[in-house]
Amino acid sequence: MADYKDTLNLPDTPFPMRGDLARREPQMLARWQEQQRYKKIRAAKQGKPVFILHDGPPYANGDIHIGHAVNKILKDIIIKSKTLAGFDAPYVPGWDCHGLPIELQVEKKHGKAIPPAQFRALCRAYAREQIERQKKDFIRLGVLGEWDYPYMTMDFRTEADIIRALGDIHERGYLYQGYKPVNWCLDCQSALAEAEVEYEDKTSPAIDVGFEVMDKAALGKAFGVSLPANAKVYAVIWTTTPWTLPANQAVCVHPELQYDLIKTPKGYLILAYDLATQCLARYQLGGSNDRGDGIAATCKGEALEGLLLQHPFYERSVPVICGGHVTLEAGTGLVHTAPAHGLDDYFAGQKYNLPTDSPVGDDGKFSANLPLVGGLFVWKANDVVTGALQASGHLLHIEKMQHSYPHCWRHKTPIIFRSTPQWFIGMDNVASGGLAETENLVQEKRLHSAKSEKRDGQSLRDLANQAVEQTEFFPSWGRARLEAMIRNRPDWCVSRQRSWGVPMPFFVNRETSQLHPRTQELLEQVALLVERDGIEAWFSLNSVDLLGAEADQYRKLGDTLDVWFDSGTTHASVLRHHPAFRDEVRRRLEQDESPADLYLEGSDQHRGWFQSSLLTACAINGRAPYAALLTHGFVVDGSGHKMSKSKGNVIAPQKILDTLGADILRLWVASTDYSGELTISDEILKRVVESYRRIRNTLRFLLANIADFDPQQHAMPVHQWLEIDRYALALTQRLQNEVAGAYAGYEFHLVAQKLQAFCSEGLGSFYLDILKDRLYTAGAGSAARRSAQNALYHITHALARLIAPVLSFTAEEVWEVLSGSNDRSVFIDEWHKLPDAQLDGDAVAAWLKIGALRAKVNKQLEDARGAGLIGSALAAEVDVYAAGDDYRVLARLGDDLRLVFITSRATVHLVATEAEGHIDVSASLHDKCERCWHYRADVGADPQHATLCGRCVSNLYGSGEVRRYA
RNA sequence: GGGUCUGUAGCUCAGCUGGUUAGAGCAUUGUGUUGAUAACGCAGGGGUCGUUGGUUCGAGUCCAACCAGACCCA
Repeated sequence: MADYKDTLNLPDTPFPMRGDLARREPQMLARWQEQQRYKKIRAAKQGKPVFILHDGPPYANGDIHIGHAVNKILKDIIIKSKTLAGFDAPYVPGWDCHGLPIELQVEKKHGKAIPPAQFRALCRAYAREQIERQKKDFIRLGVLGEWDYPYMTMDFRTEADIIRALGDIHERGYLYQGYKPVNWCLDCQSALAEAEVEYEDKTSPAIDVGFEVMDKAALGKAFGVSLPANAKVYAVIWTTTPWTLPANQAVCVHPELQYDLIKTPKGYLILAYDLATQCLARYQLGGSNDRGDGIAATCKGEALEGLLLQHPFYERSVPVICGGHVTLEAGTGLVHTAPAHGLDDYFAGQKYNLPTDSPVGDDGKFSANLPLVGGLFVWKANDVVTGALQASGHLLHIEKMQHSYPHCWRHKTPIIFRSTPQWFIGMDNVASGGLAETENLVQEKRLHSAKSEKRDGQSLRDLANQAVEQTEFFPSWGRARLEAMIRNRPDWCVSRQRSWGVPMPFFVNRETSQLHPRTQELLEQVALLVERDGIEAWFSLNSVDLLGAEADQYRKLGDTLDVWFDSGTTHASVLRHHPAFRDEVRRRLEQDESPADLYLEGSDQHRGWFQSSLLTACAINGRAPYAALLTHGFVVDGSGHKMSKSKGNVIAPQKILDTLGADILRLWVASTDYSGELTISDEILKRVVESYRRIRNTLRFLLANIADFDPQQHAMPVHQWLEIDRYALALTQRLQNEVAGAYAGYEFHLVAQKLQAFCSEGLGSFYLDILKDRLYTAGAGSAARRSAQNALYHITHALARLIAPVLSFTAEEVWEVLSGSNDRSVFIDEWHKLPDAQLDGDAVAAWLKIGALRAKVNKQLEDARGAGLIGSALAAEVDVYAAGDDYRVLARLGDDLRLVFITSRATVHLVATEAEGHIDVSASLHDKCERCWHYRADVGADPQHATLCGRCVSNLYGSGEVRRYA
């Protein structure tokens, strides 16, 4: 028995069936790093068209989670597919290094009483540590890139360039100083970040205050009534912060809500329709808002806009304004608006040009010259204000109220909202070179629309809108989202009062609050220092060194930049200077092209990095920093819910890497449609593993059957191949076109799907299944077998590259076997150049039809098997009765037909009509050839080989069988 | 509450501009093979296309509302 088995050409390969990825991938990585593969790939791609994917820097804090993994893997797939498509696609990973979260970590570790310079040094060291941890995991994902020379926003060079970017934006007139309310701790005497605020219960006086309407004619018009000339009318507000009333600048109503004008013993009151009843009850007044009695009239909020009211204790009038933030949850439906003391109020105030400066100083005391409350501490002012209101009859009600109120996390004391001087990048107006009076600039910049020669006086918002228009979006709805956000966003507050950040190295005149006239020049001097010594150079700088005798007249600004400014300007600080990009980027900028081809981040970055990058690039270059934007969704669990520690549904990438391997994680990323949420669960991963096995085993089978194939010796011109081999080649060409196209369109889930389907349908269940007989039983060096190997060789080469961007480890493993060496990466090459299959459309159609008829035959074979007639298909003989095309297509194959059906005999019979078509299956009555297992009449015909069929005898001892089609 | 999205078999995805019995892979069931063997082949079962209305001769495909979920705001 064994005699003849040894005469078969059975598959043979060192490529193992099981990947054992978790264990072997790290070894492969180590070798690749040793071999400096990234460098070699760069060298090989020199001179190819450049594709720049600019990495959005993750924040250097905490270990990577599954979202990081998705992001980096998607980027890597793009870099690699572009590389294989013939681009020079460098990848320089980056990190965002400054900012509050790192400060908090360092404080937690080292305490709070650390001198600033030392504190910054600790922050720098901490960031460095975090980067190393994250980098290790990123590399483990199989991400190919410049890991030895990444960018960090805390690189001295980058810090300097961030300052230069600020200078550019200032020079072009987009930067201005204004006021904005921030969380202010009276004990710290400093601003607090959102993360430093905690909410506790606090008891406050809740008061209802009437603002007297000044213009009764206008009021009458709004409500459509006429009132007695001596009538007193009050717009009633409710507040729990009486001390903010000195800063009151308006009363805000909701434009869509209904407001009633109600006659009461205390005069007419304006109250929201829905709240009037409970308000009147609270004031113990007889009026009612039931239709009838006290109601004088009713109107929509928008009708009241612009109505002037008398401030309850100052000699000034304040307008009624409209705002969407007004709710009916509590109060009167009319909201006391102090732009200096609330964010809603501030934005509303911006819309109506209301003053935003705060009457409250750093120490929590009112300015000394302010009437009524001058010099008072804010909490003290509550009593004074309510007392005055009581006395003048404006107070309708007062009670104690317990509510949730922000507190300082350090002092556990209540904080206040207080406007402070801050720096902004203006969205709507172009100022005149940053030298304007800072105090009144908010107002002024609205009056004077200074021209910037290059931009034709367009606002940053206009420029951003145009830039969005010119940007390509994947998926397309990203455009609508970004547009909506740019339309609605307020000016960008870029200043922070923190330690660990890039400084805003400005000198402000102590008298005039203006910037130094030589600001640009000074900025460059500072940048040079920072380039040498890092941001510490500014903080430790003595003003005299730069300003000389003038130093006394100027205040050295201690503010730092919002970290979003750091990352938002990397198109300038990194792309223009990193050696991997700078030549190409400078060329592009000269030709007014975007420096980067693509930015790719999660959908939250429409508000974050996509926008900060867009705004700074528009301010500096007048155009978007990217030609295209790609967005991916967030990772959620199997039931579509977000992951959280408390829910216990978090899946850590590290765990997947350590158990299943990076290629599994990568395949999961690729096979999920990232335009929505990406779902992950144990079941999903299990399915991915199955899918991986299919692809891996197909490759293994391919490799195993071309182990003895040497293209140098055995290559045949395509026209000499059997037709089915050419058909397989044509299928492969089609697959490659589709898959390469899917990569180019960033549709990786289609890549995964098509590869999988190709391995299963095209190859596994058809071509390879049919091929086995020929590969195994034909003469090792016969034309029939070599024809098949020619096809398999090209299929393997094509497939290895097509999977490589996703299954990078597996592809390189295939590559090793294929090339017989382990020092050349698959990414040195490009998509495989397949020879022309030289098949006309008719032949392809014929093979499709053959496939369909084969399915029908299989069905009959299965029935026969079920009936116990046969076991193996080779035990069967088939008679196909077919008409027309079906007949022609099958008859053409001649005796090769049985090899396509994998039966021992297959005969076609012509019938007149399709209706007569049928398939008969019968068990073969012949003996089984010991070698090829076909049941043939000529088994034993050669007495010397009594157990062999004629075909095997010929293949072993004669001239070999002849095949034409399969 | 607002903006931008998503919802097709157990899982991952196809389904172009609305038009015959909604497809694929994996899983599952049965089965063959033991010369891809912790693999491979063959056949089968499985879907009220989130829900409810509407437009249309006809809707998974268009419109509206609702439900569930995601991101960003408030």
